[in-house]
Amino acid sequence: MTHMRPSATPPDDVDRGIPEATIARLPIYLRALTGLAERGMRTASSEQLAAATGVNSAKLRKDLSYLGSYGTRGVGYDVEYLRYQIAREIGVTEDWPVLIVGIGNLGQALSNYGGFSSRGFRIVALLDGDPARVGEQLGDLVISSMDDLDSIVAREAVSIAVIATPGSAAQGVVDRLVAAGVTSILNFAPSVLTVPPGVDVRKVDLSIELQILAYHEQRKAHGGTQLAVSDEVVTL
Amino acid sequence: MTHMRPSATPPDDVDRGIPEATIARLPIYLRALTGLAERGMRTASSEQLAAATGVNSAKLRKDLSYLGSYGTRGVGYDVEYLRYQIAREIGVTEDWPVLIVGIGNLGQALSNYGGFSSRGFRIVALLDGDPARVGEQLGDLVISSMDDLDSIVAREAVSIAVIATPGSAAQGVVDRLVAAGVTSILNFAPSVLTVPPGVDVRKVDLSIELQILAYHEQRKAHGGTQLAVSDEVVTL
DNA sequence: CCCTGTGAAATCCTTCACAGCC
DNA sequence: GGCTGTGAAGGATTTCACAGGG
Repeated sequence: MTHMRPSATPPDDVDRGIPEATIARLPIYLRALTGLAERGMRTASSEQLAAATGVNSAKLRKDLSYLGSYGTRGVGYDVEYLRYQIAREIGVTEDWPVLIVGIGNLGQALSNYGGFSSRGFRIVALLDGDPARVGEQLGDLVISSMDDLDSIVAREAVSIAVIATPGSAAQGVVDRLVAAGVTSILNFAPSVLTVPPGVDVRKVDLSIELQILAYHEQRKAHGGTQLAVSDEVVTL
Repeated sequence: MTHMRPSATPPDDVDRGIPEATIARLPIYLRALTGLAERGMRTASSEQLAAATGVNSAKLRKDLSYLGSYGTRGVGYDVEYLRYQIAREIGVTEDWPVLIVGIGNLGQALSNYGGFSSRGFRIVALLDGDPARVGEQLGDLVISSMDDLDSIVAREAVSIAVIATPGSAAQGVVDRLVAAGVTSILNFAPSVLTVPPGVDVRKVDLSIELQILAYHEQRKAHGGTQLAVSDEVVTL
């Protein structure tokens, strides 16, 4: 289908190489656009979008330019059109079926969280390793046994799973998920997961986030003290 | 105290300018070292630490080099010593008092999460805007009213707070927290917060993480299809 | 000889600044 | 005249590769 191009090295027509940093911001833009649309705004300039997202406007324009030329010079971006284009780029014009493993405090909170459906996801199953919990009703789902993992993944065509088990169980669960065909994992367990190539893992870790805050907090305090002791060393 | 140095521009003796990317990884190293220490390991090479953290060993060495020369050539790092040095650098040799605002599903899960105390944090109060929840016992804490925010922050010397309210309430809560003297905020609400300079905000957003996974997942699927249609376009 | 610590190269990301279009 | 889209500059981060100490 594709005809030959003179310089052979790079792969493609439109060059679908969107930087990872940009991809991580597309969901933020998507949410802001949804908010603007709800408030009846029809178009928005890069400055307005920047204000709504906390991103600098040049960066925002560059990010959007990777998706194509969806703006109009002198006017800005059509809110609804851009919203759709970003949703399409991310792949959330349809809902993805998601499975949650580990129905403790956190897993339960996640399963109750209402924001999924409006953001491109639908929780289709809750699994827990504790046989005593199996069968328990939670919202409109029932907790399933880990034994049913393969059949659920197959039946619901699940490719994205959330792990909310204790850290000690996480790697075992990942191995079973991967074996069942899951290829994207969001990990809340505080442990490093190893997966075969082709499987993506993202990690959310509360303690890490707090520790990063603590680091800066400590410097703030120190800075104050230092400033009081010597006026030559200034820690901002 | 500090004597003059010839080139005046940069500020300090040891140069306390640790890159942000490095700071974000220190907690990962800290956790890995705690794990290794628990398993009785006394020293660890950068390769071993790299394996335990999922970070490449050159990066790890460079990261550690910003803290000082804590390794021994030909041997590696003393696990316990390095663990302490990192904890000190992060500022978690003592516990930080933390306050949680918004005791819904998520806030409740966070307040029940046991991993805080071992990682440098102690939850000292739970606040909720709903008067009906005030007074409710949760673990060994009782939910307090938002009216008590100032006195709690002052009494417990809180500088770090977690926001787990609905998005619509988040900015209002932030304003009150900042007014009360809180200078670091971990935000779970899906909204962009604006704070005065000197206040740090970090954001944890479930939907964003899932959407980033969805983006890559979509490409995997697409790649498969393209590969089947044309053997010239290869999407890895 | 093994392993750290680190300049230098390579890569990735952000910001600037402005040409070009509406 | 206002605002997008984007080369080019400037920073930040990662990786390489190796000098040098134990």
